[in-house]
Amino acid sequence: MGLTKTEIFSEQQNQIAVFAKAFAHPARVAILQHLFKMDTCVCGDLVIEIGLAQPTISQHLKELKQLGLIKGNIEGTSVCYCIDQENWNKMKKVLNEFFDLDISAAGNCC
Amino acid sequence: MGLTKTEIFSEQQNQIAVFAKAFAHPARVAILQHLFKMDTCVCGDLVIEIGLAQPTISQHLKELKQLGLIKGNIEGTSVCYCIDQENWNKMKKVLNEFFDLDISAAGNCC
DNA sequence: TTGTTTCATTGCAATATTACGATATAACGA
DNA sequence: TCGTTATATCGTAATATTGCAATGAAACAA
Repeated sequence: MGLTKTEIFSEQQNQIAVFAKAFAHPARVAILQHLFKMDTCVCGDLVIEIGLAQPTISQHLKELKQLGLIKGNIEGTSVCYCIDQENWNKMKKVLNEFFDLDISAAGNCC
Repeated sequence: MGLTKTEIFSEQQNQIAVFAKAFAHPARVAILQHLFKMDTCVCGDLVIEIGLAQPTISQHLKELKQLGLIKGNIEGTSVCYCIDQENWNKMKKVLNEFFDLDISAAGNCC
């Protein structure tokens, strides 16, 4: 069916999945890394930097923006993107709570 | 085209994306959470616990296993799954290095 | 105004993912 | 052996994702 049954999962489980989806493509990872690397905001040189077509980059940026992980400011003809620090930290908290589930509780039968 | 151009990204970027894909579906998040919650390994009661059809759960387990995040042991007619602690920690390290990129370096133009 | 630059949107094709019914397989108990 | 139980695999349908050419829109410069 290709349709995820979100309704049978908890809000937390769905939130983890939605955040993880942001990083589930190397282009979006590359975009975010580049936004971190630049100490000032970047615009469309992501297209040159990454090597995908402009509409493709624009689409990935849109997804990251909708998730709230990045912000965009119009500056003349170009658009300046950067990390949304508040939401980035929120995402980190949600995912790390999941990652840090106590491994010692996991049995040793395998 | 639906085909990710993995060849234009670094190995690290692809690895982050591959790991993130593991958590990009709430069913897999639920499976992993359940494996953590049980202090002993679990088998196919994941099907009852989660509420998806048995083939669907089996498919998700296969993906997690191929990634190395879980291990499976045959025990009679049932199969016992549990977290692969070593690879889980490896995954955590890779993703946290990415999450902890210095936010202070990100400009404040947005 | 006209052309240029920069980015977003649209439309489409190709591939990937999700889900499940049907079926296979393998171990066990009677 | 035969039936049962537990899980995996196959096949298929539906939806999602990725990528780009073509086009649109908005700001600027001449």
